[in-house]
Amino acid sequence: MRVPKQVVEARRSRLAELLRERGYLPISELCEEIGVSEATARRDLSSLEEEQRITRTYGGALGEFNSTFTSFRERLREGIEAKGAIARAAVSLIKPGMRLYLDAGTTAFAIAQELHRDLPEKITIITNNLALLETLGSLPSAKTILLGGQLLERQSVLLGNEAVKAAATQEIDIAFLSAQGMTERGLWNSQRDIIRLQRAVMKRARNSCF
Amino acid sequence: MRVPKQVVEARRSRLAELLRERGYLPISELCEEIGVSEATARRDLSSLEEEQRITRTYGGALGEFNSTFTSFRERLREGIEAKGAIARAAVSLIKPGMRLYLDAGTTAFAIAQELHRDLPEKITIITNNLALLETLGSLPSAKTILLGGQLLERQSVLLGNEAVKAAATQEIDIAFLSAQGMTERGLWNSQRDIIRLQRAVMKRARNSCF
DNA sequence: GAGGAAATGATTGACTTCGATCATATCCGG
DNA sequence: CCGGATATGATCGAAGTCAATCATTTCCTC
Repeated sequence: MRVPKQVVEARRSRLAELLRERGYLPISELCEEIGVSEATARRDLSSLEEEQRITRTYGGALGEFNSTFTSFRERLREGIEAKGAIARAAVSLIKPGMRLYLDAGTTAFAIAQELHRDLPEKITIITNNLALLETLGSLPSAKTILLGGQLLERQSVLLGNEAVKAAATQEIDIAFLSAQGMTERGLWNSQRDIIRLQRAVMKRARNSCF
Repeated sequence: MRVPKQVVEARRSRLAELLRERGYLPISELCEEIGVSEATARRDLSSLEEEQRITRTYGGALGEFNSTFTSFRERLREGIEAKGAIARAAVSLIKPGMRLYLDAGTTAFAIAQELHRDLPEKITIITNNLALLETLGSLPSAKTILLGGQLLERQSVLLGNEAVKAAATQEIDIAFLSAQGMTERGLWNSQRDIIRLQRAVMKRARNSCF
C-alpha cells in the first residue's frame, strides 16, 4: 500500500492546514479527516513536527498558528522577574486617559501583562507589536491602535515607511521603548527601520522611557 | 484540606493566565506549576472550561488565546465551497508583482488560503484584517502590509481614521472587498467606518471586486 | 521490468490519562 | 463554636495513547 510521494506531501500539507485552521485536533479526528490509519497519522505528525510545521501534544497536535509568537514567548520567559519589576514601575507612571506607546521588545510585553492584571483606566495604547494584541484585545477599558506597516517575517512586528508615517500623526503622552530590542538575530536593514520608527515616535511623545 | 474560596479563584485565574501565555500545557506541568495534585488540576480545568476561559484537550489544555479568532474561524467554515470557488476565481486574476488589497470578510480569508495553496509569485498584500496574518505571514514570496487603525474589540479588524489615512497612501492594483461583510452583529457606527475605509481603498485601487 | 526502497495498516505491550469514588481536613454560615 | 458544605488527595478500573515491530503492497530507480 505504498502511495506516491506527492500524495504523502499533499496529505501532510492538508494536515498542517487543518491544524492551522482549527488550532488543535485530537489524533482520532485527524485520521478520520484525512482517511488514514492512526499509525500513518502519527507518522505524518512526527514528520511535520520535525519540519517545525506543527507542535505535537499528547493525544493530538497544534497548528503552527502560534509558532509566530512562540519564539517570542520563549524569549519572554527568560528574566520575567526583572522585566516584571520594570513593568510595575512603568505602569505606576500611567494616569487615566493617557495615550501610551509600546514598542516591540519583550519588556513591552511585560508591561501589557501588568496592565492586564492591574485595573486599567480608560487609556489608549498605540503599538506596532502584534504579539501584544492578544493581551490588549481583552482589556475592556482600553482603546488599542495599531500602527500600519510591513509585516516582518516570523517576528509579528510592523515596520517600514507606513509605520513611520502612522507614528507621525499620533499624539502620545508617554512612550516605552526598548534600547536594544531585537538585535540578537535582526538583520541590519530591519534594525535601521526600528531606529527610524523609534525616532518618529519620540518626536511625537511627551515622555520617553527606555 | 479545604482551602478558602479566594485561594481557589486565584489559582484558577493563574492557571488561565499561564495557558494564555504559553498556549498549551500538559496536565503534569500544570499541577507542578501551581503545586496541586493532578486531581485538583483536573477539577480546575473542568471548571475553567465550563466558564469558557480555556479549552481542554486530552492530556492538557489550551489557553483562550485563540478564542478571539475562533468565532471568526467557525463562521468561516460555513459555506467553504462557495467561498472557495470565488477565491479561486479571484486568485486567477492575480499576476506576479501585483499589489492587492483584502478586506475583513470571510471571503478574503478564503482568498488568503487559496493563495497559500497556490504558488504565490512575488506579490504584495495590503489588508486591515488581522485574522489573515496567520495565513499570510507564512507566505515566503509575499510582502504583507497592514493598515494601521483602532482594534475592534473581538473582531481582529482595524478601522478608524488611521486606517483611512493609511489606505490613502497606498498603491493598489486590485482590491477585493466584501459587499455585506460584518453586518450580522456589526454596530452601526463601526459599519460607517467600514464604508469610509472601503471608499478610501477604492479611490486608490485600479480595480475593485466585490 | 526487476529489485530495492518506502509507505501503509495491524498488532503488541508499556505507559498515561481520565472520571468516579472515598476518606479526610478545612472553610464558612448560622 | 458547631455542623453541613466543600476542597483536596489518593486509589482504582476503564479507556486511550504511543512507539516499535512486522507483513504486505506499491512505487520508483536503474
